[in-house]
Amino acid sequence: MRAAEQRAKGAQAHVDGRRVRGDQSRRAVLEVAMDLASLEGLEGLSIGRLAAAVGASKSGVGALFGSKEALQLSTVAAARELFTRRVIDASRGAPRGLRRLCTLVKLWFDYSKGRAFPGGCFFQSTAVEFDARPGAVRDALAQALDDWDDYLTQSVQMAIDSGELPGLDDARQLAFEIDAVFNESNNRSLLTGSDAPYERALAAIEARLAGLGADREILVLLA
Amino acid sequence: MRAAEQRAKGAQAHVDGRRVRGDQSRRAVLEVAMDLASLEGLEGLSIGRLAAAVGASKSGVGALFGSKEALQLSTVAAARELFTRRVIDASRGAPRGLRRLCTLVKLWFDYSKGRAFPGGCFFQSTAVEFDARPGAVRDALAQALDDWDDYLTQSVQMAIDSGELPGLDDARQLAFEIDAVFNESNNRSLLTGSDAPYERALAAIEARLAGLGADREILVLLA
DNA sequence: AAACAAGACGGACGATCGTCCTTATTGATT
DNA sequence: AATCAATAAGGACGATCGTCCGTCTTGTTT
Repeated sequence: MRAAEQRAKGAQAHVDGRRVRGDQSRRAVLEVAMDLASLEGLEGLSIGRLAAAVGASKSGVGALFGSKEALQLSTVAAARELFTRRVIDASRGAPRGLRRLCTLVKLWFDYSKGRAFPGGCFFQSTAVEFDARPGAVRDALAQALDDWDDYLTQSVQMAIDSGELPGLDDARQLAFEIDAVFNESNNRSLLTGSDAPYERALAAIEARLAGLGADREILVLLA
Repeated sequence: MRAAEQRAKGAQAHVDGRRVRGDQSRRAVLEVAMDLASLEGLEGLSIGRLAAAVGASKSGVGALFGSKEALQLSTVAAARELFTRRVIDASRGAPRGLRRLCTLVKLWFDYSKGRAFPGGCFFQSTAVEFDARPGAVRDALAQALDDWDDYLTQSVQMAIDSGELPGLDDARQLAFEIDAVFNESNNRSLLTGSDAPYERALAAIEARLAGLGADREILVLLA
């Protein structure tokens, strides 16, 4: 019993107990921080304006995270959670294989087109910003991108394994190409203010999958 | 004679005459500005550090361009010139059609892999930074991207017109897909520090062109 | 020769940045 | 009940930002 209590409150628990109030504040701040960062970048995100936007004091927000870098890292973690919920978790309802892959593609378009972040895909904006800035933030973003690439590759691989993409043998190659048109459509749409790039990206993926022998009855899940 | 003199010094000439010295200074500053902007963004580019990097005074550099936005616009213009020289002009030596398209692709990879800008493709970095920031800088970047897309589309169209891509009818669609894997390889390479993404992008383009009926003898120009 | 325009600098301005220190309050632990 | 830790705000710090003001120099124009 004593051991169980010890485990239950180890390292995290007693801190979380005290931080219930603070965690709500942090969550509220991070909600705004994600939006601001997608619009102006993680470096352009300033503690002062963030505090003003959330109706708190600058020193209060600063103390909640300790440093700007810690705030940036927390913002990245929060964005990962949102992306995972909206895209990855939401795709788990579909049956494994090509159906789930097509569902994943559609969910990504919904995520980007629906502006889950007002400045477009959070990771596209911030990864490009930090790709030449060594540090913990860059590492966290690179890890997020890597994990996403792995997940996308794995989703393609499951479609291969179930024989639904007979023309394909390199899952990571297709994942690369899908992610490429994802990001291109995201960027072009933001810059031109049009949804047309998304149609181009969808057409590219649809044609590519059809060329690999995918069942056309399943590809309708993309639209 | 008087008329010829008038033409020779109209609007530009008498200014250029006085600005010979200043233009050299501007050119020197812009060379450094392009590099800094590709690394830290056009907004992260500060007049003070730019002046320090070029060995001039802050007020001197500021006066050369008038305002930060004017400096940013000049930097974009300089980057366009460099890109045009290294990629577009350099491809004009190849015969029109598929050969020139393949040469253009190879030159783009050289441009990105060779880090003509230390922070990777200048326009990828800055367009993503400004895609949600209304203003003259965003407009200039959008125009640059648009012009590039038009040129790439036109290059594809010439290959179609000469019957070298019998399987294709929508030139802009292929241009979209090519630019997508361009940017994806640029970003992924910067973030992972590897050249592998460029091989993925090259493989994607090669397979796509081959699938459209392109002559394999010509596709070797890609490598 | 005189007048002028533009480069280049030192210096200062108000604003904003991230950080730190102090203080009061409040919830959790002993 | 008493001690402690964390939230939260106020305020100040040094640094840096973009911009502007004189001032000197220099090359061009009239």
